[in-house]
Amino acid sequence: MSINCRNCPLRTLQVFRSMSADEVKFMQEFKRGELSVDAGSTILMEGSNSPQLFTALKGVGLRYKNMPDGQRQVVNFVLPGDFVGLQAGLMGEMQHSVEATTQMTLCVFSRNELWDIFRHQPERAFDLTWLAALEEHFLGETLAVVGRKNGEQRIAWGLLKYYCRMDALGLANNGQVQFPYRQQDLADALGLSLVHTNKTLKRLRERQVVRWDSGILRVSNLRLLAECADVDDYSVMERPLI
Amino acid sequence: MSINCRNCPLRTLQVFRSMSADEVKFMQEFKRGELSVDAGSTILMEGSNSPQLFTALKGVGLRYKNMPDGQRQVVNFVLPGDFVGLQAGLMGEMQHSVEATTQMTLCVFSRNELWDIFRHQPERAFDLTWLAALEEHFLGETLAVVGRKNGEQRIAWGLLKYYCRMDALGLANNGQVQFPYRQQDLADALGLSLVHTNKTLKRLRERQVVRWDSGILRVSNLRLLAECADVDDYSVMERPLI
DNA sequence: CGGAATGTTGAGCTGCTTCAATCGTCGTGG
DNA sequence: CCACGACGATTGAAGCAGCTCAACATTCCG
Repeated sequence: MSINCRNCPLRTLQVFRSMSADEVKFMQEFKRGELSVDAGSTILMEGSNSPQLFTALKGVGLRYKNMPDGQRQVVNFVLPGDFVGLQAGLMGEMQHSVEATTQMTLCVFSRNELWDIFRHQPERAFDLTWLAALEEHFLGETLAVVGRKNGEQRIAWGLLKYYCRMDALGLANNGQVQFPYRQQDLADALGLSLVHTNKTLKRLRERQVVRWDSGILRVSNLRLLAECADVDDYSVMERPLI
Repeated sequence: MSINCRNCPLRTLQVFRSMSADEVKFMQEFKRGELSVDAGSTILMEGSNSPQLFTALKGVGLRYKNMPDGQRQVVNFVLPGDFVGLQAGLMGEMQHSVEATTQMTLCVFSRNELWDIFRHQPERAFDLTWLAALEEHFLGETLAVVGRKNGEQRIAWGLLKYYCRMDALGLANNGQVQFPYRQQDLADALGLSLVHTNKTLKRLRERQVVRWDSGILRVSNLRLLAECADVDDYSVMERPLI
């Protein structure tokens, strides 16, 4: 049974800009259905031209690019509320793949109707652009981190960022969030080798900064983690939900 | 004297999607004027809330972020046809600074009227979103390069990308384009140190892959450069112009 | 002429990589 | 119930790509 947008559990969270009743109604019509996929499934493939766009509702995933030499770059982690497939929707072709790390449920929209949004719902179109700009912002920050920080700072930053996003979604409990990725995924996200990632995690664990095992990330002192990452602002920006 | 959009020299280039007469007319109305700045001027400042948006017409610049520890990450190079200020326009605050490297001329738009685009010109709003998605794509690619490639590949990639973009703008002559940046700028764009950048450039020069001196970048064998960068597709995507 | 900015080069060091081996966990099939 | 293989985490060792430091060259401009 598909959720009605009116009852969408994400909509009412603080991180998401509130929607008018009209907007909710429109989204409901725009929504084609729901997709549920198992852990490990590929949702969108680099180079493909998907007829569908999605908003993640439940579960987490990864966006990544494959390099010509076989390496992989994780572009970011996909969390509930994230919109995926915009590139295919606009430019006709995905520039990265999206894969489910846990079981995921996603809202499905039809690419053909994307255009309707621009014609009939300028507010929603504005929000879509906002999301694209937000993604751009996030990637710019990531680029700066990967380009300019050392291993420990990168890892601290990656975990901090993830924790804060999860927290904003109400998915943090007592300093703990689900973090069901492999060390390889984190390494690929931060431009580090697996071995170095492992050793750096160990050091952070020993210094009681973060603990990450069996899929759980534990942060007792957020400020300390932020210090290790050398960031001063780790607030989560309010944003629209599509 | 300000250029009329109808006579805009960029509009008719292959890289830019052609516009209908109506669109041109609307852009002309949307356009507030032109801004001309000297080399070295800051056009938009990180954290600021600019009332204006711009499209670069002439000259080149840089987008960059400042890090808490004083380092700098160049996010990308700004070339004619690039739209700058979208983040401020949507999210209310720039996440990076934009600075002119040479003298630049920019089309000026008013942020207040951005909303009008969404209401009255859905096609143009669509294009705006497209541009944001394109930027996201580019940053994703950059992230992958900086995160996963070695110094030589990064530099070859950076120069290749720049050359191709300039070429698409009709600004390449016989394998030569203007490249009026400092080595430090390239280093900051690719996450390398100045010294290593310098030495790698020397090696590429000696191997006759690229020559870059006195502000001119010379590429005699594009394929060879692409090989050094380990990329197989270096075509420039057609895109909208705002 | 002097000073600032940029480019060039050498030397030495280290953060990170690669290689390689081991361990624990878990699901599967005999 | 146990053996086996697959996968991920962990650890040690060795090497090097790229960093920092430092000096010097070149160009340009007031």
